[in-house]
Formats: sequence, C-alpha cells, structure tokens
Amino acid sequence: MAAPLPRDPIADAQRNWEEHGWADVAAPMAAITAIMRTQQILLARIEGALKPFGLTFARYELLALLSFARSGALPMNKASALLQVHPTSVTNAVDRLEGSGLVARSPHPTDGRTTLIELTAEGRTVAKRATAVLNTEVFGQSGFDAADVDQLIRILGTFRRNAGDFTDG
Amino acid sequence: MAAPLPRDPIADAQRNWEEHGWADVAAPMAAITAIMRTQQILLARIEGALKPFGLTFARYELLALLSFARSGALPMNKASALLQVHPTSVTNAVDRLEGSGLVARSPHPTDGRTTLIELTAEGRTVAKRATAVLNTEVFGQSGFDAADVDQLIRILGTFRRNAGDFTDG
DNA sequence: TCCAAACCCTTGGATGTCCTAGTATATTGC
DNA sequence: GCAATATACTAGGACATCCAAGGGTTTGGA
Repeated sequence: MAAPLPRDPIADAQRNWEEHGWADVAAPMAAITAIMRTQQILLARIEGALKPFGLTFARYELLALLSFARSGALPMNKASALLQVHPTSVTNAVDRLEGSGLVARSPHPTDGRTTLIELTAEGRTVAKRATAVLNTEVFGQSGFDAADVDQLIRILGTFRRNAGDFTDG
Repeated sequence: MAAPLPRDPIADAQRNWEEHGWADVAAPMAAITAIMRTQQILLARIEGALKPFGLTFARYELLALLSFARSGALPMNKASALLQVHPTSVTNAVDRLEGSGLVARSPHPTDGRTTLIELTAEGRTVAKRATAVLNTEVFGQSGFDAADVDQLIRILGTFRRNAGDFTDG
C-alpha cells in the first residue's frame, strides 16, 4: 500500500472547486469523487480475498448469483440483467469460469437463442468457500459502522432507483 | 439504458445473505455492493459527458489536476500519488493526452529520473470546457440531496482515512 | 570513491468494461 | 406462410487498471 498522503486530495479538490467559482457543485463533486475512490479501495480488498480461489469479483458475482438461483441455472441474458453489466461481460466471465470448470453452458430447452449457465459441483463448492472468506475478510471488516451502513444503503438505494436500476420500493 | 428491474437486486442479495446465516454481514455486503454499482452508474454519466471532448474520466482527472497545479506542471510520480492510481495508469493517460496535444512531457531540471507533465494551451482550454460540462451535467444533477452529499463526504472520508489514503483531519 | 539499494518511468501481459457488428433463432404482422 | 422486426449470444476493438520486470538515474554507506 502506498504511503498515506499528508492531505486528503478530495478535500483539496473540493476547495479548488470553491475557489474557482463552482461552490454550488463542489460538494457533489467531492461526494462523487469519494465514491469512485472508495470503490477502488473496496475492489482491491475483494480481489485480494478472492485471489486464492482464482476468482475475480466479476466471476465471483456470477457464481454467487447462480448459487442463489432456485433451479441452479440462469440464462445469460438474465444474469446480465441482474448483475447489471453488459452481455459481453457475462460472455467473458462465463468463458473463463467454464475454462476453470466452475460453470457449464447448456442450450435452453425451448429457446434456441438462449444459453443457460449452470454451476458445476466444484463451482458450488468454490462459491461457498469464497463467500465465507469474503464475509470474514471484507464484509465483516468493512470499516463502516452500523449506522453508516444504513445510511449508505438508504442513500445509494434511492440513487439507484432514480437512476433507473429498479422500480420497487 | 436497460429497462428497470422489478426488484432491487442488491436488496435481494441482502435477503439471501440473511437467509443463509450470514445476517451479521448482510448489511455491509449490501452497502459495499451498492457502492460498486453506484460507481458504475456515475462513471457512465461522466464518460458520457466527456465523450464530446475525446476525454475519458482518467484523462480528465489528470487534466484537472494539472490545471490546479501552481507551476502548471507535475512530476508523473506526484500525479500518480495524488490521483491514487498505479504509475502505469498515469503513463497510459499521458501517452494518450500527449497524442491529443493536451499535455507535454518535459525532463525534470535536476532529477534525471523524473518526467514532468505540463498542460498545453489547448489542454488548459479543454480542461476548462470539460469541467464546465461536468459541473452542469453531472455534479449539478447528481440526484443526491444536500444532506446526503454531506453524509457521503463524511462517511467515505472516514473510510478513506482509515484505509490509509491520507492522514490529516 | 564506488557499488548496492532506492527511485522513476516504461513495456508487456492479464482482466474487466463497454460499444459495434454479425450470426442465429423467435416473434409479429400482413 | 413468409418477410420484417426483435432478441440472444459472440467476436473484435478501444480503454482502463494492476502486476511484474527492465533500464536509467540518484543516493548513501563502506
């Protein structure tokens, strides 16, 4: 990890914005920049925890999603929608997970356009173990206190709904 | 933009966590996942706003940083530290910005190892215009209300300090 | 003085994301 | 029933990020 900076670069940016006459958007700019940086830190922690399993976060998310699917299998387009990533990203992840023997593709029984992804036995095992490690090493030590976690869930939930991610309440 | 989902996939994941005996980390998991998704949404907005300038967010951040530098120039390692990205990412961004004529490399006057990056006149102009558009189209319409912006700045600021990003108060 | 250790930047490789375009299969409408 | 439209997945390309490794420059201790 790089040595800590003597000053918060985002707070500095916010000051710069204020001094240049953009005080009205300085705070949202700082909040958004902080989200970008926080995501970077969290992603690094997650990838570090998953590395022993030969998984990346993108692949883990797909494994986890499949492990919760009732039937144990999902069409690729459904996975793309639920993970909210581009279909080509799912193709990429499935290619690699299939290469590792953690998932398998199979044709949809009635729709010739659709491909189903299914966990293999090994994939299910790896998903379980990786989840346990993530829970212990990352989610269990997030550094956010309980009240802040609630705030984040509320604030970002509202944001995501307004951004068109979902419609329920 | 894809059609909204009928249900919040992150809230569903949180429920799944709770039902599988991981209730103690379900909320932080949801908060962290929400941060990842929010970053994705914001990044897409930012890149959309910057596209007319031929800029990406990474390149814009470097331009903005240089535009606030007193001397108008920064060593690459300093830019890497302030932007908190890997040195190779800065090399990559500088290569492209230099190719577009927005920045120029120059040797450090006293340290032969160091390369200075400097805004060109055009770079300074583009930085100004891009900032104006970002302020209007993204930061000015973030969708976060003022109180939530303050909460985000506080919560994520604490997190980043604890993560070792910086040391000041 | 001089060589080893530290530091700076770049190159090359692995991954992930998105976009555009192309192929194959379904569905719709006339 | 058949053509036009829509949907599903994949291939190729552009970018960004990180890591590992290499070459040049400085610094510092013997």
